Amino acid sequence: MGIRFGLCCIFRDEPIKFRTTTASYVLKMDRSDGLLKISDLCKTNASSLQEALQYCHKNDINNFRVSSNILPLKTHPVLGYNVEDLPDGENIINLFKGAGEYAKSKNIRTSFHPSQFVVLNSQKPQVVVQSLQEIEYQAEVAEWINADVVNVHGGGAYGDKIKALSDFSHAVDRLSERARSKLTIENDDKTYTPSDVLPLCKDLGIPLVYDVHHHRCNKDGISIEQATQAALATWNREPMFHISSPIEGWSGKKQNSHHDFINIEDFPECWLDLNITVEVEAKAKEVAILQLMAQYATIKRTVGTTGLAACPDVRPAFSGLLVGAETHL
DNA sequence: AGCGGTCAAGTTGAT
DNA sequence: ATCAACTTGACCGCT
Repeated sequence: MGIRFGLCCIFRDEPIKFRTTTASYVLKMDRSDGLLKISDLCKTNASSLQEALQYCHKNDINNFRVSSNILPLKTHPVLGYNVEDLPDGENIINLFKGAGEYAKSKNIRTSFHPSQFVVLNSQKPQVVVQSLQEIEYQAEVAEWINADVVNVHGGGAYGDKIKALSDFSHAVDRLSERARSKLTIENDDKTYTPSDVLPLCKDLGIPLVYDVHHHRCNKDGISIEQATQAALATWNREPMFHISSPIEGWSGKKQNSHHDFINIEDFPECWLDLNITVEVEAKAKEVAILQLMAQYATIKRTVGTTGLAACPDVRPAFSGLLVGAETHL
């Protein structure tokens, strides 16, 4: 119960690394050497995933987002491959399934977030094909590790958001059930607000990953409280939201750039008592999560017993409670 | 061992 | 027209 905090992809201080390669390097090798190298990286990454999950469990971080590069070059137009066809491919799959069993046994949720190149409503058919492939790949790994979220953005607007969202919906129809059942959509910082995508979420039965930082950058007239409630209603499983803070504060210029840490002032008060996953998009990674979790615990301990959370203007009140917690790292 | 150039991919908005 | 920003800087060849 309470909030499940999520770490995104990598670590800052903890020596757990995921590896990748470049297409230009692999293309210089002959095919079998290339596949051997990729197989090696996949195996290393499966082990790193296991270590990452163990670290998360030990530190009470109960959600981990898996990097899109966990299987390097998986859907590259020339170098793309089936894992079954890699040297030691069965073993790679079993390593992932083992990590999935571990995650399940420790109640660690896992998730995916395909990169900016995945655009389901692109006006270029080949981009849509590549995007579908990428989502299918991540859904396959998701199945191995028991992940229940593959989260994408709405894509481009192309001057007509309504048409673009309709194109998005047609592309979703082309996904397998395995991929579609995990698909979620997130409001973004430039184009699609929560209000833009909520109708689509309802129509398609796709949950909204509500990113409150993006909502603050890309407003639509509804409040954080309203967006939170509407987003909660789209979920048929534990809701997932995103939090981050602007690198130079809200008075700075680059409001959509992420800070190293989360400013507790940016944490929506109306999330405090929800049972949700909050993925923490902060450059200091696990260090930022540990700090945020300590602050959250302090607020819950203090506010939770006095009922202050119900008070409309609790913000200044709980800032004062955090003097000790903020500096403890 | 450390450094700099490079890396598959899309779209938008700031400069 | 170029560039940074977005989910995450890491890899590789050279010194």
